[in-house]
Order: sequence, then structure tokens, then C-alpha cells
Amino acid sequence: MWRSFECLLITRHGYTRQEDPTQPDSPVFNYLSTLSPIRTFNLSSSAQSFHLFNFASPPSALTSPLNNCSKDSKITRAILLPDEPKNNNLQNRIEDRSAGTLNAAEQSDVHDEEVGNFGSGGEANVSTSAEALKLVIELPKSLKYDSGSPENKISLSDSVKTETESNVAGTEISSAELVQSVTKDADRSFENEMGEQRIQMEQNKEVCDWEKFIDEASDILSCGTPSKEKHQEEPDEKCVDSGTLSFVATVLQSPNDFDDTKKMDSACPLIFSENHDMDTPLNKSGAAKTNEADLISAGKSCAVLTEEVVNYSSTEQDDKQQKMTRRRCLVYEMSGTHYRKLLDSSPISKPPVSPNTSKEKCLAANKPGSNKFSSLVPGIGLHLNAIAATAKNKIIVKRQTLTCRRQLISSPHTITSMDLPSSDIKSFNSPIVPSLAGSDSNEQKDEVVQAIQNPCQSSVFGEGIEFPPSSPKKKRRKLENSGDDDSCKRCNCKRSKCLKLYCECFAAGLYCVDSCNCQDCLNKPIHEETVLETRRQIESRNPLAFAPKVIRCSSTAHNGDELEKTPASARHKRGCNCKKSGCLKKYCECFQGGVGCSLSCRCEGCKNTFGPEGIAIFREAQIEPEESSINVSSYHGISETDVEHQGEVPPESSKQLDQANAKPLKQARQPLWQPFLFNGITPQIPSIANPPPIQPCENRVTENPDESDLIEDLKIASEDETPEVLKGDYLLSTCVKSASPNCKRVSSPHCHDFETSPGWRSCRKLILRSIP
DNA sequence: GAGTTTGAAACT
DNA sequence: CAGTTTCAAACTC
Repeated sequence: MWRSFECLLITRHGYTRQEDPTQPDSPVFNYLSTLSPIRTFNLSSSAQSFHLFNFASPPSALTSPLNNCSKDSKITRAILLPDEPKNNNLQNRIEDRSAGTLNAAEQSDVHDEEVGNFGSGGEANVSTSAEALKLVIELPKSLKYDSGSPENKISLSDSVKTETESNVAGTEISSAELVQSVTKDADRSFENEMGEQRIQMEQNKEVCDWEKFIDEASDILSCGTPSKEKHQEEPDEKCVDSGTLSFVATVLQSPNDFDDTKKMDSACPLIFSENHDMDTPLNKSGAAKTNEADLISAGKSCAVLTEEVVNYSSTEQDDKQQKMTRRRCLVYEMSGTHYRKLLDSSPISKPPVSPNTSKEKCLAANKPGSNKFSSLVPGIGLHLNAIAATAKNKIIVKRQTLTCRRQLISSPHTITSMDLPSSDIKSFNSPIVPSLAGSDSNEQKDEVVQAIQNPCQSSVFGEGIEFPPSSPKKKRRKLENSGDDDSCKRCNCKRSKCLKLYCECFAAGLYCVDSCNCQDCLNKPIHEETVLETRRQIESRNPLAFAPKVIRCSSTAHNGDELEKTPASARHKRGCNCKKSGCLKKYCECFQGGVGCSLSCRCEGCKNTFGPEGIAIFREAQIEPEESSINVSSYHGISETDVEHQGEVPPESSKQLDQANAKPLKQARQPLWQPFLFNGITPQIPSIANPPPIQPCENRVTENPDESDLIEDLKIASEDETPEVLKGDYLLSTCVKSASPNCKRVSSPHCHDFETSPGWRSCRKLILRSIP
């Protein structure tokens, strides 16, 4: 009478089935035969019954699929569900014991609690076998540890529903009919299934008793973590934190798969065993007819432990099993961090997690929003800006090379990033930020460090804009040659002991690493006190010393990500003081940061393309598109193709501008913003509507008398073609810095509020009209 | 790789 | 705050 897959082995975290309890040598068999059920349920309609066992002391042999993970996963309860009559010693023995010793079991100390919760009655009558199905369906849903997320509800396949309905109606349908029925509806979405199931369940008026039982059973089962089980604690590290693992059965079968997988599924337990013995026919009877339990197990309704199944599939050559893996999703939660399943009704379009997906990858991939770095902000210093950029793009890749391992300097001090959006500051888990500095979670710090191990890759070139790492030439070249722009920032300090802002590592709030070429370095964790003290001293002199050198104009956020990425929307916090470089070399921090010079700059002969001279360059490009536009494009290190792909390398020098091979501006400007796109980022545009601020730098002169025309064009462009989001007051009335014909910058009277903000004071917007 | 240039940081 | 020095990265050869 007992069928293997009808033995639900309940753990504190879920349910599973271990193996065929009907096998004489089965540990389940042997164990169950020694127990008395704490509760026996009789199905009035079929004269069948099933038993609820409580394992006060779970046998070592009975372990769940999670058994390799945690002792907590040991089976604590079992439910034997009835099926087709079958001579079975176990059944007989259990029934004998049930009749004779049930009371004793109820009175036992071991079972007192559970029995008490369960109720006084030793038996419960259940009217229909369909209701028995609901037990299978509802049990996991009722499990304590499965609560809380919509995914944790078992999905009931159409096949199950169909079968259930069929049985409720008291009719028998053939397997072929079932298959047909299932196939017919197989393309239904998971949501519909869920919703329909719920509706159906609600509409079923005949299951009051059964639901009561479920509730009671749920209570019993969910309280299955009594103090008695404390000895089981100490989860294994290898485990996927079984503490909150939950299973979700789902149906991910495509119609095409059905026939092929049906056979397999018919032999597949409702819940996989840990050894993935999916192919082992458990239905020893070989019954041609598929009864309801078969369909459940065949089911198209299987709970899968993701990792195991995934790994299983990775090594499995059998197409069937691959299909099975493809059809199934797993959902498991991890204490606090929820591993989200990828429930998908279309397994083909959305295949499950890659076989090689690790838990971490799973987490990263499936929980992008939960990633603590996902909302990192423009960080602190160059490195952290890079972090922010990386995190922003959700390309947080843990590059755990030894050379890149870097530990952030944990300082009790906080920067007052006046220009950082508060939300960013909140979410930014930098040690420089108190949220993490004050945290005792070293793990968090480590993760932060891991997430930003390659801060140097991006310098401060805005979001997604990368400059070559500012490491020693040798290394830089090596890295460049290798095509790896993810190199780490390394300093080469000789005299500063890496305790001054000269040191890039220190300035970025990072400890030096072994790969640094510094000498007498004190910027290491072992000198933490010294480092922190030095930091305090520096911050006492300049509270913003460790603030990002390039700050973003967060107010542009309302225009979307693109504007946020606009290089011109960011400014160097202090401005440069270049004299000879023309702000065209990386000596210039503005240039290095990929931002235009601003009011706060005191540079001479500024030719920063992101600054006013950029307009002249662009103008030149208009006049001589075959040449100048090339320069413009190449200056940004962006070819036509590159424009569409971010992360290009900026020019090393203006010399390269002349040497660069680029395409005509006309081509490179295909998108409206393209000529000044910086890695696809739209710069801001000057507007005559609001007189640009007076330019303090005398060299910031526009020599081209026709520039006004250009600006006029630009203005028109902004009015005519600017996306709506750019047409707001922000665009035309914000502080706009631009080169005016008289070489003076005029502050807009309308940008009062913005000018009070250091971040906005230097903002400008360049909007270019596309040239036909 | 050595030397030079450059500009920020540090110092006075 | 300005001038000077120190420093290390960027750059050139």
C-alpha cells in the first residue's frame, strides 16, 4: 500500500523523501517499523490511511537532501501517504502498531508536545483522496520555514489540478488523457497556475476537515525545531545554510518535454532524494494507470534543491535528466539572504541557473537588488568612485586575485560628502562611511573590499568610464598589454610611507597591498593605528580630504541614468590648477576624472574637452569633420563602435588626438549626443538662454568668433530635439558654465539654488544637435 | 628604465 | 592665504 514517494520526510526546513520505504532494507522502512505514528488519518472514501510520525531522535540514516549540509536537516517527521493497495509488511506493521500503541505514543514524553499541539484525537477522517493530495500540496506551504515569500508556495501543475479534479469527480482518466490535458495547458504561466490553484482551493468546500488537519499538521511540523533538536545545530559550512532552506515545487515543463519526461517523472519522487536517484523507478508496481499520486510525483511538481540538482545536471549526460533540470527551479532562502528561485513557466526561454553556478553567483545573479553594493555611490576618492561606477552598473565581479585583495581602511571618521546623495551615502558601505565603519561585520567589509578590489580600473572617470590604471608604467603597460583594465591601484611611494595623500592607496582609503611598490609603507593593517591617526590629522586639516575628488551632480538623477553618467555632470571637488598641461593630460585631475574644468578650477590654458574648449573642438569638428571630428572622437577614446560600448581608454595625450584613427564626426554622431558622448554618456550643454557664468580662468577663452553661432545652434538643438527630460528648468535655467563670446562666465540668475550647491555650481549641460 | 615634467599635497 | 617644498604620478626619450 505504501509507495515510496508517498513517504514525506519532514525536516525542520522542509520536506523531502529519502527512499522507498517499502524496501525491506530501507532505513526508512526499518526505522518506521519501529515507531508508532503519532497520528493516523483515515480516508473515508478509500479506506486508506496515512500516518504521521514524529522522529524524536532522527535516525542517522534518515537524512534529508540537505543532510550533507546541516544536522538540522535531519528528518524529524514523516508522513506516509496512502496509495494503491499493496501488500506491504511495513504497512501492516505500522497499522498494527498504530492500533496498539498509539495511545502510548501520545502519552510519551517525547511526543507530548507535538501530540498536544496536534489535538486530542488519534485519528482524523479525510473524505477524499483529493484531499490527500492537498496534504502533499499544502504541507510544504505550511511549513514554518517556508513562509514569507510568494515563491515558497508549492505550485500545483495543471496536471495535478486536472488529476485532482478528476478524482474529485470520481472518475478515472487514462494517462493519455492526462498527458493530453497537461500538454494542453502546459503553456500556462506559473502565475496563472498559482492563482487558479488558489481559487480552486478556495472554492473547494469539501475540505474543511482536511484543511483543519493541514493546519494542525502544519503546527506540528513547523514546531519541529524544539529544544530537543538543539543538539543538531551547528550547521556545516559546506551547507547552503540550511537554516532557512525551503523547497518549492514548481512546474517547469514545456509541452514538448512532457512526453519525454513523463516517464521519468512518473518514477520521480515528489521530492528528490539526495542522491538524485531520479531514474530509479520507484513505482515498483509498474502500474499502467497513473493515479493521482503518480501525477503528483510525476508531477510536474517537484521540489528541487537547486544546488544539488544543478550540480547534478552539470555532470549528467542523460538528456532526460538535463531536461528535468531544465524544468525545475529551485528556491532556497538563506538566512536573511534569500536565494530566489527563477520560477519560470518557460524553461526554454529562461533556463535555470547555470550548472556551475555557485551560491555566491546565485546570490549575485538572482539578487542584484539585494546586493549591498548595488547602490554604491560615487565613492571616496578615486578608487571608490570606481567602486561606485562598478556597482552602479551592477557588474560587481569579485576578482579575488591576491594582488587585488585590498583592505579598506576603517576609520571612525566620516566624510561629509556634501555632494553625495544621501541615499548614496547610506548605501555606501565604505569604511570611511560610518555605516560600515561602525559595523562589527567584518564580513561586510570584506565583501566591500572584494567588490572593489579593482578600484584602480576606473579612476574617477565617471560611471563606467575608465582610465588606465594609474600604476607604475611597467605594470600599467603590462596590464594594458594583457588587455586587463581591471588592474588594481598600486602606489609607488618612496618617502611618504603611504601615509599621505600622495599615496593613491591611502587617499582612496585603502591599504596598500603587496603588489604596491611602495617603500617603508605604513599603510597596512598592521599599522592600523598609525594609519587612522594620520587620517584623522589629515581630515582635521581638510574634512574632505578623503572625499571623492570628482563629485557627481546628484541632482541630475531625475533625468535618468544617462545624465547621471554625464561627465560634465560631475566636477572636481576642488578644481585643478594646471599651468602647462592645458588640462589635457592626466596631470590634471579634472581631466583624469573625466570631467570638465569648472569655476573652481584655476587652470591656465585650459583645453579640457569637457570644458569650454570642447565646444571649440566640436566647432572645429563641424567645420572640418573629416579631420577634427576625428580628433574629437578619438580624444574621448571612442570610436564609432566604441561609442556604443563603454569603458574605453582615454587619450594619453593630445598627441594621440592627432594620430588617432577615427571616423567622421557625422558617423560618430549618429545619436544626438554622440559627438560628446563619453562612453555613451551625454555631456551637458551650454545654453545661451542662461548666460554662462563668468569664467575665472582667463585662458578659458573661446577664440572662435563663430562660437556664438554654434551655441545658438546648440540652443536650438536643445529646444528642438532635447528629450523632454532634458527640457526642464534644469536644463535651461540651471547653472550653466560655458564659454561666452566675451570669455566671461555669467552665472545664471535662475540657478540660485544650484549655485549654492558646490555640486551644481559647476554643472553644465552640453546638448548637441545632430547634424544631418 | 631612467630621467623629466607636472601638479597636488604638504609645509611654512 | 600665498609661497615654497615635497612627493609621486605622468610622461618622454
